[in-house]
Amino acid sequence: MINKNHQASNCNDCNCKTQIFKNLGSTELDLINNSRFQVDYKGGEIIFKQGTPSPYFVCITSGLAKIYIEGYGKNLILALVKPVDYIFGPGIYVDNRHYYSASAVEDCTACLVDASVFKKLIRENPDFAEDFLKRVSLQSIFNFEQIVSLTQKQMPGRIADVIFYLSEKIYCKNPFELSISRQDLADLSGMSKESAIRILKEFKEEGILTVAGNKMEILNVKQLRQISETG
Amino acid sequence: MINKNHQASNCNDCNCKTQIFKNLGSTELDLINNSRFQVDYKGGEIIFKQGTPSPYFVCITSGLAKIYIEGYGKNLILALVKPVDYIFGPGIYVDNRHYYSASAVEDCTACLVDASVFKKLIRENPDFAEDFLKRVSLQSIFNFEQIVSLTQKQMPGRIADVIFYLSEKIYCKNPFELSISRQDLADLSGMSKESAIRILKEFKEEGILTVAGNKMEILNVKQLRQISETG
DNA sequence: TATAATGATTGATATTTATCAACAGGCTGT
DNA sequence: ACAGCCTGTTGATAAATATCAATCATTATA
Repeated sequence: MINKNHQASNCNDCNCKTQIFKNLGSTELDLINNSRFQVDYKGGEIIFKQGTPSPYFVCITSGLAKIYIEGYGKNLILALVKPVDYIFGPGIYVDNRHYYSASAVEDCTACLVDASVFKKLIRENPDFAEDFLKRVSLQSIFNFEQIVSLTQKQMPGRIADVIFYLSEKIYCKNPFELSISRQDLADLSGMSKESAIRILKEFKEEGILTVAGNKMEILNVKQLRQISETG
Repeated sequence: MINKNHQASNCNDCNCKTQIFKNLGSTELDLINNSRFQVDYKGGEIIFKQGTPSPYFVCITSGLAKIYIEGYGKNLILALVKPVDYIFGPGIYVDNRHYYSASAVEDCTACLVDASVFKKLIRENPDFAEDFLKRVSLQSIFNFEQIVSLTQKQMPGRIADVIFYLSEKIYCKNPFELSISRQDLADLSGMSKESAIRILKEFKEEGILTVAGNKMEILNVKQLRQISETG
């Protein structure tokens, strides 16, 4: 099921280099390259499970993954992860456990890199460390926005937020094709699948967007923004 | 209102030194000492407001503060902060803005240290940086637990979580005296003040705890734990 | 092709939670 | 002592949301 291609290509040729590893020199990239291996996941496959040990960090190089907390009967999706970004759980600096699960939404390719190598680079390269801190901070800010959306907005506002997230941050276009299920939509907005579907239907009836299967288009951005803001 | 005592004492004599600054040498502590000033806040006073620039980080040396997001009509308390801990918002590594507000719950003393000094120390001292990353990670894990509690548990489970938080993490004893209001209790558990009061009443009627004004005692820890876990 | 399995949708209903209104008790300042 | 103003408390009601059950659509499988 999982196809491991150890050292299939080189980090120096990878577009990770210019994005998340822009502060690393070629010696440092070699260090990563030598400790990494590449894995392909099919849509739906689990990348790692909450609670398991976490010996490496995961860089998504193609496809789309989700990270989610398995809660009390239902899941909460914390974020979707697309290329080129890495999944670096807080457990690495605490107890080497995963605090959330990750799975492939679309077919995915990931590079797994030994966490100790990553931590070594953080210690030795202040620019890399600072960039990492910035990413962690952005993640944290996103989590704050999410927690406010989920706890203080009603369902229409939450769905509006998720639609903007998908359109602006994940698929990055406006008529876009959903690769996530309705259940995922519900798990992103903290409600039941049925409620999520109903809100979509209302938006459709009010002419705010069109939904046809997995095709979605926002027709009235301004009104959707207003729904997001009034909660 | 705010009483500034610049350089009232020395960082080398402060118990911050052994806790959050344990990895700093005396030269580095001097650096912090020289850029810091101490402020006293009365209960209820605002330490900083969400959205304002954030030129320093705040170390709470006495009293109790809360950090909270001002959302849509109501507040969400992210955490209570007691000595010796620091409030270090994610904005420092992003755009130098505060992403949440902080205010004194009890009378508070805080030391404000220039953020650039902090960032300099992070760059130059890998042990300090790693300890900081560990603290950020723990914070992040706490946020995840909180987001799950708030989005997936019903009111009794959420109140149970808050009571454990207060008893185990903040006041650190079992018959404890609440220094926060019922509204704060509600803002910690993401519900209306009336609902929070009602749940407390139910717990009292079931013999799980006693509440008399601000005195609270957990009588049946096991049952309260169960309520927390079943949601 | 027929058939099962899965995901999406809809309606009816029950549950959870917020809101509104009223009131009590304890402070404050006069 | 009294009025005014908080915070806390309670009850009645309304709104938001989940759950359950049934149906439809689509895809996978024998």
